[in-house]
Amino acid sequence: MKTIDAAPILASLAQPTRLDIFRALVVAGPAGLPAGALADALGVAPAALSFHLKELRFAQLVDSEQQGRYVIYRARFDTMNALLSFLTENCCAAASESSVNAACCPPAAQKKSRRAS
Amino acid sequence: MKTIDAAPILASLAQPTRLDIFRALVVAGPAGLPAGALADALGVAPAALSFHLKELRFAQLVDSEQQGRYVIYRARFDTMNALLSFLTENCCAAASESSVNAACCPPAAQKKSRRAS
DNA sequence: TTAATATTTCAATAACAATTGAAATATGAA
DNA sequence: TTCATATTTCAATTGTTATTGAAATATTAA
Repeated sequence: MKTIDAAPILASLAQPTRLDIFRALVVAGPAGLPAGALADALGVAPAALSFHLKELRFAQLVDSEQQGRYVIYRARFDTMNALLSFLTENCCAAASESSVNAACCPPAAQKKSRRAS
Repeated sequence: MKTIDAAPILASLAQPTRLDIFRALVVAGPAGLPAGALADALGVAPAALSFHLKELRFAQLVDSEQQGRYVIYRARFDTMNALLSFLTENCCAAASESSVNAACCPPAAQKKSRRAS
């Protein structure tokens, strides 16, 4: 992933309602949630919800499937993982230098540090 | 961290120039970089750079220190780590359900999966 | 078919974000 | 002090994003 790909994904998460929507879908897992359930859970007007879901879909953070008269939305873990990888790409080496055992370091790179007390 | 805290941090990363600035500072590590070096490296006009650095500082993703006539900027790993933790909070359980060995899972939760070929 | 529910689209408005060039401020060097 | 370099601020402009209510579309139930 490159900056130019990551920026719109970040932008689509950078809005409180959308971030809540995405997180609710992450918690819902593979089963996903119908649009209406999200609207109820988050107290968002239908038109606004639809607008935000469209943004998230465009960013490939969610996908949707029509099921009867409901539209089921699901979080796209593949996209989120790619984004997280991008964000943590150069983080570990630098964090190590400043003696931070960073959450951004992949497991293999975790320093065998003095245990936190 | 909560949605309302994370959204402005994400917003400040959700702009290609700022994302590049932040990444350059991550790579630079604890030594940081003067504003001018960033301007040169990224080809950004001084006023624009200053605007973006201000946004990043407001989001607590960077801090700055005057050194002679230069202003040195540094990435704030603490903020980035808090953001990454927030983003991965509910990711692992859900990702596991969908048989994704997610980058978003903390080490302890990584599934003992069939090795990738 | 008609009515009810779920979701999306549309148009209008309001708020916000990014870029520009010029001017201001701050520091260090001559 | 005067000049040069580094950075920030300002005002104007432009473009983008979010919210609203109303209307349109799609599916199911009566």
